[in-house]
Amino acid sequence: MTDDARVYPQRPREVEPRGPADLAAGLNEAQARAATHPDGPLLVIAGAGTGKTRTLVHRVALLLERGIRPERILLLTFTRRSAQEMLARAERLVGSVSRSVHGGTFHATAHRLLRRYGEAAGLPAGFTIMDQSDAGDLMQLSRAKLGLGEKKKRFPKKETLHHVYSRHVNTEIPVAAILSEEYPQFVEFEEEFGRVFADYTARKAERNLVDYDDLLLFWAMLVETDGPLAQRISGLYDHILVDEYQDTNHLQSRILRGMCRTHANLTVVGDDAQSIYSFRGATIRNILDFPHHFPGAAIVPLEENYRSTQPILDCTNTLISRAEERYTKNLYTHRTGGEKPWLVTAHDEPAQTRFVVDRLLELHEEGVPLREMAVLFRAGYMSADLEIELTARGIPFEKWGGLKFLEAAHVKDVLAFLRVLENPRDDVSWYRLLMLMPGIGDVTARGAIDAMAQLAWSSDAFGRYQPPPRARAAHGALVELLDQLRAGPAEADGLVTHEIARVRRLYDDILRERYDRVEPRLADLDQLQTISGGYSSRAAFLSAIALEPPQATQDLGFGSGSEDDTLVLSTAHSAKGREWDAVFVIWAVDGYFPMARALGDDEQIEEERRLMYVAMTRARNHLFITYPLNVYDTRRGSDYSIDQLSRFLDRGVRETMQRVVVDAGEATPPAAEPAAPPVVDLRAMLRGRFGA
DNA sequence: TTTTGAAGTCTCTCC
DNA sequence: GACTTCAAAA
Repeated sequence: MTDDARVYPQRPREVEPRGPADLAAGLNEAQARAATHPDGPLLVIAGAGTGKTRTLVHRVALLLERGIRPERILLLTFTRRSAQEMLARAERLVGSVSRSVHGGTFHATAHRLLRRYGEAAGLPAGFTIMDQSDAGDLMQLSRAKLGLGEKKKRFPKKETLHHVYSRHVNTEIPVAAILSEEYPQFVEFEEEFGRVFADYTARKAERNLVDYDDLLLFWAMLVETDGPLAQRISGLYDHILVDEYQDTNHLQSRILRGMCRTHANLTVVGDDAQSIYSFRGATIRNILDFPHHFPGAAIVPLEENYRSTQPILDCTNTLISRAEERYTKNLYTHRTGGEKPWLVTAHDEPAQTRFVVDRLLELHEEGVPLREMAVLFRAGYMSADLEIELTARGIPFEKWGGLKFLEAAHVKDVLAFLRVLENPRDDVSWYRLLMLMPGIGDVTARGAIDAMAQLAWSSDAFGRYQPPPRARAAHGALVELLDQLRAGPAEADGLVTHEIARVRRLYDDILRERYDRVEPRLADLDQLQTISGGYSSRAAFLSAIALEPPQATQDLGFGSGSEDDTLVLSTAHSAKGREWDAVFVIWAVDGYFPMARALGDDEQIEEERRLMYVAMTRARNHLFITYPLNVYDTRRGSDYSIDQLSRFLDRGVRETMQRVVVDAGEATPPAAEPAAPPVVDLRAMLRGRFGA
């Protein structure tokens, strides 16, 4: 066994196409049982790092070997990236035939099916997908129209309305129950919620808009009805495989049952200990009830961990043993040796940042590439200080997670131009873009939209609208721009990039006028253009960007494309399914991880614990948990407050770790632990090694 | 009616 | 610290 094989045990020798016997040979007994399982329902309970992906990939490969046609296999994953990765690995096993396997997220697959079959079910072609904030804006229109929220005391805001709506759709929990559970202060508004939702639904239909939840809902409805269309769709696939099953919700479970009406060839893989998406309606009931929904299901647990060293596993096993699990797993490994995870107390945030940077540079010097290291945190903003320091030191990194880019006002502005071209009835986008124009405010914008509605949204409606004198210039410029874009081809190489460039000739000046921090915003628009490069039609671009938002700044062609050795900064959520040689988990502070707002009820705290578990189990050889002892609290005025270590790192967990204090000189010493482990001043050790 | 300035409101995770 | 909402001035 080479060094490489020891460090990267998950990267097996997948090289050339081989026969079925060979395909199973590289797997352990449990993995092979799952991969070679014949037809019928199969539940794989796969603990962290147990070769779940490898098993799925081999199962796909073996199905293909058996002669199942690739386009009759559907592989549902959590991100586009993991679908691509799995199919690429399958290709190394069985060759290019695997390229025809259908793979993607539930939402992307729903989108594909609805574009193809939606019209037959009464969903007009050419619908536009709304993202979360679009849906919120539309909800706001309904709210305003019904005269709610004016004067009435504390009527819920649009985000809350949308959250309740989405939760109801995804979980089928009655609105009243959601309110009393999550928003007891709004229980009295139950009837109003219902009216807003009815209006919201009608608005979507009028405008031919579809939100994320609709994608799933329509898919479920399509396969649950009786009739030839449902038969056709549920007959599209002979085998369906689902990754990360613990993070699917009730609606998705309905979809799967609908898709498996004529067969039960459904393989689901999941780990109840890693369920971290309940805010999206995910429920581990799907895993627990799987044998009930699919009688005769085989259950295969994968318990041998190939990823982490024994000391890391000792730590994470202890952490998760505090949780209630239904499918108990005892993860073990043959990877003995290695150091205990570090628990690092830093004086404050800058000290924490210095520790992370110093230590990762040290590891880098020892030969660990940057791309084999990651820094994980609970929420996107927690890496701000670190990002500044990394930039200052010239260390390349990419940041995963968060949809900030698409949510940025200026990006949404530019997209609004494209969206009204694509869907003239999209009045949310019309309103947004009209409000941008000098001389046009709320009243004028609404007037223009009303006028267009009168003309049934015909393409020349905006040109025929008579603006007030003040708005003449803006109106003229806009008409000219839209006419020009409409006159262009509907499809051409680089079309979208060209259109964005044309929009920017008008928009960039507006941006400069309206926003501060102009330079980075203009850079964002450059990146938007770069992303659009691969699309030859607006419709494809707008759908793709809503369903598969760029995951990292790196995806946007940020920085140098030549840099292939980059550090990863990621939210714990976005790190799911990935692994690195060295992992830093920062801000392990009560109130940050777990987050303060999740402390309300036990279930949320348990989910935070699982999230911490997910973060820590990403590590192969080195794991560092850090927390700053003092935090400068801007809300409370000007005082430092003393942090409490995350409650998940209780005494038993700490016993599996080694404690380290950074900058002890200035710090309040950490809560005295009996038999304190050796204290090391890392800064002293590293001083002068990497510059100040 | 539009624009501008100031107070006020949250703070997350993602398809 | 960033964004929304509200109130007053142009």
